[in-house]
Amino acid sequence: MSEEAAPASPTASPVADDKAAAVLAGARTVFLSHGFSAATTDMIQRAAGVSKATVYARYRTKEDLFRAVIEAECSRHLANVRALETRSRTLADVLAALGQAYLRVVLAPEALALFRAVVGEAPRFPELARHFYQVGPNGFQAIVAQHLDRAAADAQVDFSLVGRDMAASQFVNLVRGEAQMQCLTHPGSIPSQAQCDQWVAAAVGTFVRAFARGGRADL
Amino acid sequence: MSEEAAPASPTASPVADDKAAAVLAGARTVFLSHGFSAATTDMIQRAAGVSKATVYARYRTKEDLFRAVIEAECSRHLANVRALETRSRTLADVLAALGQAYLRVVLAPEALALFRAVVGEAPRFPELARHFYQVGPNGFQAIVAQHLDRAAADAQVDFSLVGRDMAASQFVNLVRGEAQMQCLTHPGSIPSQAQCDQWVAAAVGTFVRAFARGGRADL
DNA sequence: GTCTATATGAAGATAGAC
DNA sequence: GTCTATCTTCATATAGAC
Repeated sequence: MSEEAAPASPTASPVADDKAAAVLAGARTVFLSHGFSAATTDMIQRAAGVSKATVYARYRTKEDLFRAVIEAECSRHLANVRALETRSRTLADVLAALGQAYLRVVLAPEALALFRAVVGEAPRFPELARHFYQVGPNGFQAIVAQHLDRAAADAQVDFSLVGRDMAASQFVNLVRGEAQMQCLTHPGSIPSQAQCDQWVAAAVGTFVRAFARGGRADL
Repeated sequence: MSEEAAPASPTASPVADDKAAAVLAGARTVFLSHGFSAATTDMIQRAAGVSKATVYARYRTKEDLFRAVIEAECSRHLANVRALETRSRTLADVLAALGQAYLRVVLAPEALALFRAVVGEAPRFPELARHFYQVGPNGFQAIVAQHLDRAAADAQVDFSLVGRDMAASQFVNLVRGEAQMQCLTHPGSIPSQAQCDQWVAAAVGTFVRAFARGGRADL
């Protein structure tokens, strides 16, 4: 009876799960390449290597499929953001390491494609856009805020002027701002590593100089 | 012969120009509301109050019409950015005035819609995206840079650490970053004036503290 | 130049065999 | 559950009268 040990779930079968994964993978490719409206179910069907009926057996509409893809991508994105860690000791080194890692995540082609799809379709899928904000920009800001707390506890810096959260937000935007804007408006051309290093170093320098306690700029 | 003074242009007639303007206005409304792919020529035709043939008499394809709309919107946007001026004397006051005005421009519903359309369709219309970058983010950065030059000449501030252009870019992103990201991911909800004031004040404070010469933070 | 009517193709979604 | 074949709707673009 070894072959009888099927899962209890009504829709679960080995082949069905494979097909479902193929559909999601194909839809991911197509939606991230073309956005929602320009993507067609024909393209998805072909990319997934299944028939159109199989797509509609799993997802009632194209909208549902788009939601599933974007939610999955947000989860991946969140995992990437959460994985950002550092063992550096000084605040400047911590921020530099976080900034470098964050730029790698944000400037990755799939992340830029996700941003395009989410922001471009935000009026039609507002809940997806809000979710993206939480796991992406706001998620990174929360990580930065934790590190700022530690540094403030050590009296290295003082955020009382604007508040810890505003300070964290400012660092995030110093790091991401120009880099992301250039990538979004210059599709295909990716910034060099040296360019990224320069953005991060400048962001860390400006941030630390602005908040260093007693004028010390070398934290 | 007063009625004979028609322009030499082969397509120019009063009624034709009116129709052309109506087409462009209708296309503007539709494209900014729905983006390129989700917009239909039927919607444009209805919004313009003309027939479909009139649309195609003026613009060969839907792509051409989209390009015309986005180019026109970029011109409006550039005019709005160029109109940003201030007579304030201290650098902090200048930056605060510029920042406030820039946020008003950038967070306007039409500007957000333009951003969505341009960035969402950037892979298909890369030249429009690059043009937008020039007139929008980069245009404002150039204005900021001019004011930074004056302040540096007065020895109020010192940008030698990162360079004037990088400093200007940092200010732009301190002002715009969080505000624009929130608006893009939370369609419909507009930040309060108090919220905008807080963003700008924090940006100016952080920027000036980072670059003030000799620790003076009250420029 | 502009309109009404339409050609032509492709989109999203389903029916029925296996 | 999956596929082939198809239905229906709607898209872009054009033809021909005025």
